[in-house]
Amino acid sequence: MDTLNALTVFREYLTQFIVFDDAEWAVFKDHLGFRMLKKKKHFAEQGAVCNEFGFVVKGSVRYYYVKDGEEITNYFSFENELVSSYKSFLTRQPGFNYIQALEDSFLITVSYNDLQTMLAHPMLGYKMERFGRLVAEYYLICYDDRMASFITKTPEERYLDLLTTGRDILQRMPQHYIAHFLGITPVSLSRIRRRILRVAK
Amino acid sequence: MDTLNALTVFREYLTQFIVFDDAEWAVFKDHLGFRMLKKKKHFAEQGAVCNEFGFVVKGSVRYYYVKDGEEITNYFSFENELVSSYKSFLTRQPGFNYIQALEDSFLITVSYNDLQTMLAHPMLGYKMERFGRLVAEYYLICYDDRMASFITKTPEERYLDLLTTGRDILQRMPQHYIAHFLGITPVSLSRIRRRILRVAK
DNA sequence: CCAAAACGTTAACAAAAGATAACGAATTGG
DNA sequence: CCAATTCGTTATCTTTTGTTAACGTTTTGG
Repeated sequence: MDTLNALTVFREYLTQFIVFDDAEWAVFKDHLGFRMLKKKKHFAEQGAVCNEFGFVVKGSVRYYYVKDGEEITNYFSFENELVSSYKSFLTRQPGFNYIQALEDSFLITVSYNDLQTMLAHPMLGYKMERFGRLVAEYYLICYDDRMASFITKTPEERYLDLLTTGRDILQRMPQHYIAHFLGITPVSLSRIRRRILRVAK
Repeated sequence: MDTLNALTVFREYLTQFIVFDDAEWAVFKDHLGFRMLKKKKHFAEQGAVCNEFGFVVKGSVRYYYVKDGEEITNYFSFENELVSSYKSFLTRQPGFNYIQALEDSFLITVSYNDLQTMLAHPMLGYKMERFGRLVAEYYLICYDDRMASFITKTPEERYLDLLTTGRDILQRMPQHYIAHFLGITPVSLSRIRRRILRVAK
């Protein structure tokens, strides 16, 4: 996909938060970057400050921590979703997690500095603040739902939920990543799948 | 505490996000409400749209779900913290959780309508958008940390973390609420505490 | 002040999950 | 294309957690 199409897709995505008129878009557009991310390459790394947020035009990424030398995947982003090590990006402190492309991916990026410039821009400032608020609120709600599922549901229930709402994750992610995403080990997920199959028959 | 003092405390709290000059504050102030919440009374209820967010001047609240007839506490707010059923407040849809005062509490409140009025206010709009963004970002980071602890840590590790960072929760909340907050049952937390005591000796 | 309810601990047992290892199947990366 | 790695499942064993119930203590609310 060429950058022109990518921009069109991104602008369309943004309308759920904010609608830029052509003059505003012209300015906004100039602050965007494009980034090809080869499979297994990192968008963010532990110990480094994350200087960009991205929009996934094509491909997918996983977020993971390393604990006791082991990788623990805790999230994914696919096409038409944003991606960033949010805490690091927002606080300007080194992040704790990695973000890695799982396929050759293409992203539109906004650097922290460009974002600040736009937030302070006479023409764009108000809308950018609003955009930032609405995006943050959107993700706040996502986190809220996910926390609720950890507090009120068993791993098996979370997996059953995923069966109805997580098509992308189920179809495009290996099972051991999904296991950690659900808060359990791959072996345990394998057993849960068998339990469910037995009941289903 | 009288409302005048409460306003001073709230204004001071807000400075971590936004600083209002006196003219702005005069307008902002007019959109605030005050609410005494007797112990065990609810600030938000399952099935009802949450029409306000609050600032806890005095007291404390717990957030809980009801699952299979059982109450599952998943969060707390204390003095100098905000409180709301955020998803319901932001989406205008009925909420899934209850918020209940655990002591006689005093809150400053902002209704959804007043917030919208201020967001559209010529003088206040920009700062209010910014305020909203920064608050949402702040809570996003809180959720991010909490999710990470559920994905990467055991219940025992989460309890040990709480021992160093959760003074208010440990000292002011009954143990069975804390257990659910950690994602386990009260019986299990009791065992974890015993394990830790045995090791400590 | 007192009866009722709520709370924290412990025990006993069942269920689930973690750790480790083994195995074939699938994927991968030259 | 093939050797090496990764992946998903299964088995075994251990640890942890859930469930239920009992108990004494504390708190609560008339």
